[in-house]
Amino acid sequence: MIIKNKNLNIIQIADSGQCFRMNRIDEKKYGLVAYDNYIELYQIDRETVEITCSEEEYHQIWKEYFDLDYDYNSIVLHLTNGNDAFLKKAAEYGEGIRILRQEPFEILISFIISQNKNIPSIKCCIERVCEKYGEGKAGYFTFPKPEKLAAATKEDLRKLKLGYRDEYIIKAAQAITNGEINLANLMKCSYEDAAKELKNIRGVGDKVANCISLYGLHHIDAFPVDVWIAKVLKEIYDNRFDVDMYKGYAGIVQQYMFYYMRYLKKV
DNA sequence: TGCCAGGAAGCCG
DNA sequence: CGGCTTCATGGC
Repeated sequence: MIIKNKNLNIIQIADSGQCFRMNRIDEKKYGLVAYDNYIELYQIDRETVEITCSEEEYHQIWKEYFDLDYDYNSIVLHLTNGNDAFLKKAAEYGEGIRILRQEPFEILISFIISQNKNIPSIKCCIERVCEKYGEGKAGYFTFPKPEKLAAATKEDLRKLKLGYRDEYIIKAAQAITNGEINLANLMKCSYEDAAKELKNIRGVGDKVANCISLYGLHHIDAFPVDVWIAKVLKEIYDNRFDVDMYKGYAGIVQQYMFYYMRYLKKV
């Protein structure tokens, strides 16, 4: 299955810190587990990606997962033609990034795990959780269902090296299974209301609530501020960045910032 | 060894 | 409210 899109670069997406189960196979080839399925993605050229799935599965799952009906090009153009020099370069550099529509529960748990960890370490923890509580398929494990994690004990999770986050995970999963939190409903309301509700979960503060809103509930207005974005806001904007200028797509702007700043600091 | 990582909670003033 | 500490773990 071949996809043509000017703003779909799986290498950039895999390295954008929003998904933790998209892993490099070789330079232009990635494996991805999501929605109980496994696919491989190959970046053929700048605007062409090959996915190892049927056309039917593509329309059923992956077209929506990669948010391919949304026009990222107009946002990139708007930023590259704008008068913000940093965003101009950031959007240019990360033009192939998209905000994925990932499974809300997976994102809830993943970003609880993410706190005070680096990305490789987060991936490692999530993989261990999947191996222990997910369903074993041909060569991979699915992300566990809420019931599985809700029934886990703190001692079991301790063995997975999640640190103090173990009880956060169990309680979050229980909040889902007992209906205290309804992620589908939070997808329909405003991002402010969703974030506020999510912060009632122990271990979910402002940053993680924004990440869940953005990556799990697809509230693209959400603007998570982690250590990297904080660096951008301080070093580039002297803490005077006006997020309201980007209403309706601030989360996408945030993603370009994150990806570009990490690149600048790496090299 | 000390410091940092897509932080949050508890406590203090 | 803003600032400080602690939390568990791995990598450099």
